[in-house]
Amino acid sequence: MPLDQILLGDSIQMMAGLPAGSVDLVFADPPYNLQLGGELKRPDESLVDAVDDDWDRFDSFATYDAFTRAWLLAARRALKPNGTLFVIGSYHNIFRVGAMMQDLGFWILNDIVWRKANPMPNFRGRRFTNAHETLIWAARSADAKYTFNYEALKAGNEDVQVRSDWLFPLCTGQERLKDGAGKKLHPTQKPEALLARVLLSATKPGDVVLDPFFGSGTTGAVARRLRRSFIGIEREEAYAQAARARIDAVEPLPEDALIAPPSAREAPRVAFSVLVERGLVTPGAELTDAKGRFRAVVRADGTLSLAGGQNVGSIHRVGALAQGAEACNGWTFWHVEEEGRRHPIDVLRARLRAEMGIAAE
Amino acid sequence: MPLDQILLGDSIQMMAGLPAGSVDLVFADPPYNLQLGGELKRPDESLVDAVDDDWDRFDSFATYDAFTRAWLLAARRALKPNGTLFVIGSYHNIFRVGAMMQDLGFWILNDIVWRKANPMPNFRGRRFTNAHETLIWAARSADAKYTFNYEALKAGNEDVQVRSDWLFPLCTGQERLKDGAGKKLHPTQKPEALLARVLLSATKPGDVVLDPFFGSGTTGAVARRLRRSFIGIEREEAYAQAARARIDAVEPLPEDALIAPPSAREAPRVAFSVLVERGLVTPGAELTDAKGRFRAVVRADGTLSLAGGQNVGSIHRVGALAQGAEACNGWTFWHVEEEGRRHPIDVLRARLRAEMGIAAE
DNA sequence: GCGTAGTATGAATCGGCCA
DNA sequence: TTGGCCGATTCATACTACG
Repeated sequence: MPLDQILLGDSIQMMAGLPAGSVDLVFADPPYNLQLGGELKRPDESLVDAVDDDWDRFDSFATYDAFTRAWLLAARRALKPNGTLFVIGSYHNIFRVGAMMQDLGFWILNDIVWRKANPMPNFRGRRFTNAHETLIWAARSADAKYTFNYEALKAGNEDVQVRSDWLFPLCTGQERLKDGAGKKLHPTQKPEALLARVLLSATKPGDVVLDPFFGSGTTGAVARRLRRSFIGIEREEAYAQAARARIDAVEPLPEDALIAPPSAREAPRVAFSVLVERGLVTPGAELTDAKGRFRAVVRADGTLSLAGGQNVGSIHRVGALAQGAEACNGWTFWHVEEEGRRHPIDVLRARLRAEMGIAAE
Repeated sequence: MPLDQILLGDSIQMMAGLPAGSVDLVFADPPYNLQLGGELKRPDESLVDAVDDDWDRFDSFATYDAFTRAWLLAARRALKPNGTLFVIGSYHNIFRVGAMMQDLGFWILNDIVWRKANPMPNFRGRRFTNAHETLIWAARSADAKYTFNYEALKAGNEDVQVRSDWLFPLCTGQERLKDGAGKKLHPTQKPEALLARVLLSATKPGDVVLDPFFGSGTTGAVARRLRRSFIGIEREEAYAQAARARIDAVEPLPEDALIAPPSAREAPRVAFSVLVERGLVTPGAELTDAKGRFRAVVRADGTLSLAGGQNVGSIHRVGALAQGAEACNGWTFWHVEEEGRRHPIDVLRARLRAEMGIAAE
């Protein structure tokens, strides 16, 4: 595995050389300018002739589709079963890419809109200002258990879920790489903030990120800063050299600035019976719901028995029965009274987890 | 030409019965092919009323593609040479529709994002909130001389060009048609504001607008109000009848009042993570309260980690935890030191808002 | 009539683990 | 592979009920 390296060569060929099922995330910013035939090559590296009649236009789409299919298949092979793929594009190419992804079995999780804070105006006044680009986020298959750092994203967003429309400025100023003459080095350099949002959303520290159209190396620079590994593939040596220098200058963030906060989903399971065993709840104690309308008694084995009936079962089952609901989270439904105030029993579980955490150290 | 009428029947067949080259604009809201799984419940156990109608069920992508190809061809035939087409969809279908449009020779002018002001949340926390839908605007061919009311749109938008991302609320409240039992009549009724923006952008008064998936008749109602003619095609008689009554109740606007209203502006909510992404705060930096008694470290994802513990969360939650309070405004509680002086992080937010300026919408 | 609290709802591809 | 059970999860708006 060529970790933290830039591979010089054709994307499809180089991806074929990687071990199958080895990559956690693919970020792809493929070429999309269908008008410039000279920029577009077939999978076999042959040049597509510039064309202008109907049949040739069809030929152009077909060629682009073949190219898209080939690199998507190679990326799919390189991905771990639970890995995900981001592709960015504009209306010129994104519809073809998205349809091909569906055809190949990728499972779309979101389409995401990068709203440009400072887009280029439409000078001719013949269309709406083209003020966004589209990202497609997809899992390798419909049943994949993909990474999504939901809690961390929400906590960093005023405690509200992050939406599918993201606002970022273009990559300009100091961040924009320049060549020797002071001109922009790469025509489509993406802002680091956009890549940071992508990597923080769908990877963990240490994960491997593959970028088959590496360009000026934004993916690598952000990966290094966020302590992810990267594999970059770039055909043009000038871009690869500039990217290498750029990435080497990046200082990784301190590790403790990156460890994901413990999420409720990943927290170690604590059974209600353990609370009883440890004495945080006494057998025979009475639990109520938040408003005191339903009551249940704690039994020594960690089950509950519903007051006024002979129903016995788990905190969840009995909570559901009490309400006549199909399901219920007993941890938040049932409350215990301490010093005249009602707390959800989840508070007791948190207390026990804290104790256990300290003991484990 | 059946002007200002609702044709009862199949879209493709009825479009075939229209004169070729007779329509100025097609607005199409085809089935999205949602492919929903089982039931989805909100955290409060209430059931989400999903779109599970027969008309949205397709066996396979191939079936959906064949359907899409057929109606697009019929619409293309009905369009005048200089007419344009709007299609609305979600990530489930829009990529297939867009690719097919390109294959059939349509020339895409813009893709447009309808940003929903009040989208339904992602209840399970497994994806980004699906907060937008996509419209594709295309001319019949690349050399068409299409209608685009650039000056009027700009004048109605505080004299700046209208962007490709539009912000509108969902169709709810009084505007939403109800059946006899007070339930929503149609599962996917679109807001009139969205259709008004479409018609004001790409048609002149008196133009003919064809909607082959008429549903509750939003296109017809807005067309009548804006003094455009419409042709609606709808398969279900109940929808057609309700649409007829709805449209008959519309009073056309005075002829001299047909300029687009200015779009509502929204104070941008700036998340703390954006300050980190933009580099106004560095991951690893230390924040304190005003008196320096509590300390916390900034993490790369925009969360804080409280010094002396493993508590991690939003600036607000961690501020509350530090004080043992129930709630806390992190923006005013946490301070950053610059040149020997402490400022609330709200000062940084104000700085960023000033930079972002107009773009936030 | 006004303010507040509570309820309803919107195009949704919305688990994981173990037996 | 399947079934059962644990237990995690929501934002903006509009409307109704009530004092």
